[in-house]
Amino acid sequence: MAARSTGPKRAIRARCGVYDCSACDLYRSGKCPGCGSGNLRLRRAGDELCPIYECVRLLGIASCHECAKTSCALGDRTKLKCQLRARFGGARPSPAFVRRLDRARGAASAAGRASGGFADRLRSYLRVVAEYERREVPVVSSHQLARSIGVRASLVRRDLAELGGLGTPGRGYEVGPVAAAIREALDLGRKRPAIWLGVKGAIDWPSVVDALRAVNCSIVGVFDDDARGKVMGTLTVQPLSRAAVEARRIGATVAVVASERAVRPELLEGLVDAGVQGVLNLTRLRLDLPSRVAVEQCDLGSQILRLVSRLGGS
Amino acid sequence: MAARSTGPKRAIRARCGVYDCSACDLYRSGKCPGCGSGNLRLRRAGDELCPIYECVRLLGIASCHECAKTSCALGDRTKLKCQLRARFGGARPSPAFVRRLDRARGAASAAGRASGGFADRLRSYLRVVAEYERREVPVVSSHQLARSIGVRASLVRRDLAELGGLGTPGRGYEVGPVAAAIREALDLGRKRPAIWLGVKGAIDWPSVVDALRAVNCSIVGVFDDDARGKVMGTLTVQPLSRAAVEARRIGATVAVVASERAVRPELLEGLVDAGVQGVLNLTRLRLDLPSRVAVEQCDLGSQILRLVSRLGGS
DNA sequence: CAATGTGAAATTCTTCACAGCG
DNA sequence: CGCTGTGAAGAATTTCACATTG
Repeated sequence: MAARSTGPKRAIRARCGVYDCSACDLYRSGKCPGCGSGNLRLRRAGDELCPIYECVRLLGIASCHECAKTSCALGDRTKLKCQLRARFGGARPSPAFVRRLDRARGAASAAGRASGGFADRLRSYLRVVAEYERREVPVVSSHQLARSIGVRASLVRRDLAELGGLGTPGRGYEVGPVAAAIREALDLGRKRPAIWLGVKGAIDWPSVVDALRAVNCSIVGVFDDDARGKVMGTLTVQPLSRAAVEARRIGATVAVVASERAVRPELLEGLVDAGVQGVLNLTRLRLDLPSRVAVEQCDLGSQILRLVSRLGGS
Repeated sequence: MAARSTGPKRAIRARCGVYDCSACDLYRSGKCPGCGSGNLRLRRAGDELCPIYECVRLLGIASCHECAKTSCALGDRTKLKCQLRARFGGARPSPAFVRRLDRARGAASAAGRASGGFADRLRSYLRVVAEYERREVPVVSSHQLARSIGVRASLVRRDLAELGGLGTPGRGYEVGPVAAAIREALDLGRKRPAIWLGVKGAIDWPSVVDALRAVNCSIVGVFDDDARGKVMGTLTVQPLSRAAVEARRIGATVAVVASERAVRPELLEGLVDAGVQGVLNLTRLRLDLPSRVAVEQCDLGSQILRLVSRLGGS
């Protein structure tokens, strides 16, 4: 449990109570910033540093494993409470951040729109940061992010600062923690049972399931009157009339409307009553739902309109 | 050529130089507000009224057709220049409006986002107004619009006022002209040749063509290496390598990327060089294009992310 | 009475500029 | 030297309130 620096380019790996970061759920989830920058932040905040971190720094070694002493003055290190765990385990986004996100969400839910630029930017940041994560780049600067998504660096800093100080001056933002923080802010960790309404001609079902799983949506029911009994993956198609009942039973919060046959006012109303909070509408029909329900209209016509309305001049 | 009121509920029908509104392109395009409200606006602006309108109002008749006189003091009415035509034939959106829209567009193009709420609202207004148009409701109030899309009425008024005074106090907004004005502001009237890249398994080609046509996009080329020679509607699938050349030749400004096979950096770059300004990306792959090109990402994964990130709490 | 359109205020968002850290 | 975080300024957007109109 100490910082180990394995080269100038590698991120500092933290050991943290559990003796090995790769076994630490906090670190794996990206919430733990690691001993290095983590303790830095603790110090800045006036909090106590991690005694293990102080010790190994003092001894000039990289990790307890390199300590030659036969007994440790710190006692059983597994018993030590990690300040980082204690401090960064919880939620950090500032109240202002939450307000802003809520506002952005509200604005968005208004009209099938996706305004409230802030929420959109968060998704953009996440997209870019996730890419860095995949490539195992440990740190990204506000300028890089800004260039990638086409905004000013100052705006990126403003946005990310509110996530809870995940940046280090002179260095940049830790990729993992930032990704995790945005995911948490958008509540992507929450499991969202989804039901699928309408089985269109040919769907690449596995890729559909994948796409939904990426945001923690698992399809728990497929409904259609015309393809009754058909088997989609592990699920059997059921009649639409059972959709609401099943949605309630399973606690589905998301519905995907994939065919015009499924667009029936009573049916959708029933789903909303059953607890569905968001609907992804793949048909060109307009859904008329209470404004508390988020509807994403994404048929080809709407998309092309969105595109064209951005072209304009010349 | 005069106003004729055929009942309290019907909108005022205008006759305008061409003797019959249904033959007047200005009126059919929705740009002519009609003699009634049109002359009202002329009066307010201190301009001359239409002499024909004044005449029939004076005589208490509804139209020249009802005039008993054998010779008209106004002479050949077809020679009279209609003030409404002169005044409302051109563009009216205020400079402020144009600035705002440009800003919104710029913001949107930044990150595949669709921020700049204003442009989004315009689309929402258009959606609602088009619906009223279809149902032949002549007038809509800011409150109705506001309720439909979930914003304040005052905001609707601010937005629409900049379109050029299409509202009448105590009455509301003329549905046709508002729709036309928004369409013009978004430049939906412009013809946009589009090319289609990648032929996926099963497409309902006619409905695709329809969706694009609704925004004046006509597909002028289909490209794919694996389905070469296949016939889509009136077009024959050509090899992808010809896409850029053809795009330039035909002057395509929009491209739809429908299959991952078509996502090749050189290819897309070539298209941009050839003049493509907007790309609708139906694949899950990220397109890396210069920021002056508008890209709409609309695979299932992105859409579900957009939806889920709007759900959040509870 | 039921609407619009619009100054003016309020609010929110973005940018600038720079202190301070590594 | 490069980069973050943040006051303060600036800009844009939204709301309020009301004069005005039909």
